[in-house]
Amino acid sequence: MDDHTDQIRKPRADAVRNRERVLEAAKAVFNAGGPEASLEAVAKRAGVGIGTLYRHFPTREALFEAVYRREVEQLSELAEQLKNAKDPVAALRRWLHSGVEFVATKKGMMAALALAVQSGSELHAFSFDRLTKAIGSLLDRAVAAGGMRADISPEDLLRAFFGMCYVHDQAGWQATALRLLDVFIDGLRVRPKIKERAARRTSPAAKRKR
Amino acid sequence: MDDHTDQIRKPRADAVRNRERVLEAAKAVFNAGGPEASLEAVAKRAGVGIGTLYRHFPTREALFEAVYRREVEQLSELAEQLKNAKDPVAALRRWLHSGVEFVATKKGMMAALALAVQSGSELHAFSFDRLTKAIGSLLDRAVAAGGMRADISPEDLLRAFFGMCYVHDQAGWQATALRLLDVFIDGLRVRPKIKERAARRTSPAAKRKR
DNA sequence: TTGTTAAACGGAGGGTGCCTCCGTATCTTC
DNA sequence: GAAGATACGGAGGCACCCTCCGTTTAACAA
Repeated sequence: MDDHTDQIRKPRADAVRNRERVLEAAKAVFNAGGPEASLEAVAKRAGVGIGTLYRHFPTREALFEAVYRREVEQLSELAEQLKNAKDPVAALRRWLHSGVEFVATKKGMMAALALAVQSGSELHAFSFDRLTKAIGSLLDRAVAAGGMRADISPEDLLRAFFGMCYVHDQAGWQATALRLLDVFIDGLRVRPKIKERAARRTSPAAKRKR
Repeated sequence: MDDHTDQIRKPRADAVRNRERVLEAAKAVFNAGGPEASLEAVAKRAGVGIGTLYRHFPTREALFEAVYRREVEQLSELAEQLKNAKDPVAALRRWLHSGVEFVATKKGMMAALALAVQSGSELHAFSFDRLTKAIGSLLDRAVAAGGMRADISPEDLLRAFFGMCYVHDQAGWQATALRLLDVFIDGLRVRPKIKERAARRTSPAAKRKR
């Protein structure tokens, strides 16, 4: 039981191709039909057997993660950029708002985030780590700058964000989500100087209906 | 096509009995196994055929509403009582905290609330109206007392509440939810006097882990 | 009581989706 | 080209959803 250098074979061409096809199909199907969409539909669309799909992505979650990995990364990179903004609280706000944008665009995104948020069990999804770190960095800066209370964890904030977006398929939910997030951020703020606050007031805020 | 006084027959005894049984069984099953639990399991537990279950509750949602109606009413009544509290902001906070309690106790409650929150389509569930009104009354008083900004609707708040409870099956979620709700309420407050705020600081707040 | 009839029962059955398993096909390597 | 590893695909078993309709049963009248 030695000798044969464990050289790895080149991965099979068809396998690579099929994986890609499935991913493509899944993206299309999820973005359109929501997260309930059947995996068999995905397989059919990809032109592969259901068995192949399951071999590449053993669970629905795995497929979700793969499909929305790029999006999560984008969101994460955005946080990276915003880290250099001069007003860290505003940066956090902008990041959250972008998150809403993402959810609005990608119909299956919420399901993907749900995984991250629940972070059920051991696997501790890629998305969870990534997003937690992203938020954490923004949060830390805001706290360090003295603009924000320190007793909320990135995980908490992620959950809150997710929660506010929950109703992502109701008409007008975006405005609601943005408003709720703004309120939340206000709650996070260490009491600001009056002027500063008044200034900020002018921009966001949506007019209330009733 | 006249004459026969449309006297209504007394409802059949077995129908009444079965309805009750199903409700009972559903309560048990949902509270234990969560909202995913199969309706067939409910039927079996109730000792009735699946057809009977469907006749009484044509949709899963209908059954949910029926099962959690009492809970929603309790929550709603609590709001009624709290209306007389002297500090309306604190009253709102207490109500929300009670909500968390409810969710913690009843395993299917979140699913029931989900219905209310989504309020998908026309039916505009009983729960939605009831909870919206409950929150509305508390909110209005707080706003009227000058303690709270006026641009958040009861619906919004309900959604936010729901969102904060979303992770209701993770260890320690309750503490998180309470903390998040507190932050949110802080965000809702019209900027308070300093003393007041400092005083409140002492009680709630959970220590942050990291 | 007994008969009539509307109301309710129950579960078979058709549909869909999940996931596994394994005989077959295809690719890589020598 | 042959061998062996790897991947394919879809049949099949399972669970659940929901509908439909022949059978049963309770309410009412005679």
